[in-house]
Amino acid sequence: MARFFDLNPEQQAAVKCTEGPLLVLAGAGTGKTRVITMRIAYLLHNGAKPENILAVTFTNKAANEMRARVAQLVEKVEAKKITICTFHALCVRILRQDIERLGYKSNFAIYDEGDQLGLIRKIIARISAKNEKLDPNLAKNLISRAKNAHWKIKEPEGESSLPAAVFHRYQEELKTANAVDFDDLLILTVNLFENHPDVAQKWQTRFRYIMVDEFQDTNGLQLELVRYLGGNHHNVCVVGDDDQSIYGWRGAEVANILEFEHHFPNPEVVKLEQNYRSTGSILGAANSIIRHNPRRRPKSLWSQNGEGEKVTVMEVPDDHEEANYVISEIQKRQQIGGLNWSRFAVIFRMNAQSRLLEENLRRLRIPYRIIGGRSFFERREVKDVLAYLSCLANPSDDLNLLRIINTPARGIGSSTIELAVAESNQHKTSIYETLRSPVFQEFLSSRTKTAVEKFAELLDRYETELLQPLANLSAIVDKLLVEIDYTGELRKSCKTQEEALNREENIRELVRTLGDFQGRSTEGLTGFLAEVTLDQDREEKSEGDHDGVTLITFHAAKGLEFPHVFLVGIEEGVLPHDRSKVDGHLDEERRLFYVGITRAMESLTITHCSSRMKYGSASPCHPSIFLKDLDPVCVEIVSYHVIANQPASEGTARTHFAKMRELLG
DNA sequence: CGGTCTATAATTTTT
DNA sequence: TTATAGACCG
Repeated sequence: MARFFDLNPEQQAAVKCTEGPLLVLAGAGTGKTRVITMRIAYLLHNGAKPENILAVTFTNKAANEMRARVAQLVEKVEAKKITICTFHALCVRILRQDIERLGYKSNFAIYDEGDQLGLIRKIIARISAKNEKLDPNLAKNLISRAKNAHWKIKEPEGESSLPAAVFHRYQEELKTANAVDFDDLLILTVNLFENHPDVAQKWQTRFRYIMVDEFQDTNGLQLELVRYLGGNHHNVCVVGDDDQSIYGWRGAEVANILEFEHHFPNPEVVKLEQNYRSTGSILGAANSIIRHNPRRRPKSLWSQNGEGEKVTVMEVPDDHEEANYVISEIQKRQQIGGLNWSRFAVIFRMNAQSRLLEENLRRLRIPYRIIGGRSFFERREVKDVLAYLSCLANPSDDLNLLRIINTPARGIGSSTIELAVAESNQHKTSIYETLRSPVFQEFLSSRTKTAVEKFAELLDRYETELLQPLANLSAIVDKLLVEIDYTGELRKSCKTQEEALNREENIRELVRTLGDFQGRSTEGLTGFLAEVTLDQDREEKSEGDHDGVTLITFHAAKGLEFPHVFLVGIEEGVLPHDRSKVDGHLDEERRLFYVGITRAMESLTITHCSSRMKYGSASPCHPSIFLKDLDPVCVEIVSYHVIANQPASEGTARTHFAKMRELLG
């Protein structure tokens, strides 16, 4: 345990507290992950069995990182037996074992938000009257909110309103498709524990020691889950920072961390306030902002890193000038310091703000990477192939079956499909079963009948093949794609050959991923599909490791750090965003600002515009009200005109040339 | 059915 | 400004 003594006293206290509830309030950059991983090592050192340890995170990225760091601290064999995963992955594991008690089959499919939306759209189209309109996205949010508010899965009150009817129907169709959505994973697990105490007990005994990361982001159901899992032994350690709760709009309850004592009485409470990331000026600025929030656990970050340079705040004329200034400032600093581009990040409230920044970066040929954006798994061809796989893994999956039933075209037209849908609704059977039923086939012309039979036979044949114990999944999928001539379909549907080749490559990539999966897991096709929907942003690993300036939203920046950070567009209407004020969610916007500030290690520059292009026309902007709260001691307000009209100062130029010489010689 | 046109709206997005 | 959904027409 050599490294235990590298921890500061508070961190040590958190690590050593292994029995009973423990709340670790870990401010930004205070070594949170270090404490969790060290605590796991400490538990093992003190005789805990690795299989009894559970660490839950929110993202796969966090889980992977934690796994890697634990692996450095403990024996490999032991590390493998520790459960480190996301809430959702944990629920999948639990449900695969016992979901049959709730009337689902264990090969259930998981619908991501795209699938969800598709299903909702389908339902709205079918059941709404002509004069009724319902935005599918709105319906999706309503459904999610309803589920999280513990409506549970039962008849909603009255069928009169359209949203209620859609909700009801949605849940019904999910169940016949043997599918669950992200919310269901949590709800069903809680239901399972509630109604089947033996199952609850099995897992309570299994996980003697529980750790939850980013606890401020848990929602009601996740708390409920933790309460069940820790219900007997109360060895529950939660780590988080209420000041960094920025996902309230997605259902996260800050109250969970603010009222932790309420759920797990008499916890040990440890505050981590020593920051190892930022300079004093940056922390001073951060403290002065967050202090103004009501309803929080008071904390004050400090560090031994010295004051450092002051935080720069600058007003710029407009968003064009802002982007231009920020990017040239980055270029200047990069040259002077001979730094990697990856040491710089520009953080903004809305993705739309990245455009001007990108333009400037491209103009100056500076490499950059944007975090976020279209996922690999949202591309049409990838979804098509995944739809085939979903149908083979779970033939009741109507939504995915409809996606591929005539892709590529095989003579099953819309009237036939409509008939099949109506028929399956009437008999409450899946479309797959309907297609195979002789009664249904009697309705069809002989030509269509042949097409339907052939399609059903295709699915049957590949399903059987994939179920063989030693089946080589990726080889079989390759064979299937050749048989249906999906490549031919791509060539036909793409405008340019380049696009077709690109899409073909995407499919090869997907099949490769499947092969990789089979190489390291025994969970087969169902497991692969679950992993793919629960971990959608893997592509970054392949492309995203080059040096470049990071462009990122405040939300996505949580948990990251950069030596030099620029916060842009810190104006009323942007941060805080206009849409957040009406709801009275100002606190969360302030936390967002706080999160942005605390990403910076060495330097922080904040800009706001006097005018900004909004929806095509220039509109005047006022500095964010948050800027008033910045402690003047930490801040230097810089005039844009002085900077913009000033040629490089002699001092700067000299350093510059010195650096150049150094680089050359 | 698919392509083009027009009206409308406009955060953030861990799984 | 720009993206997207629905309408509309060949």
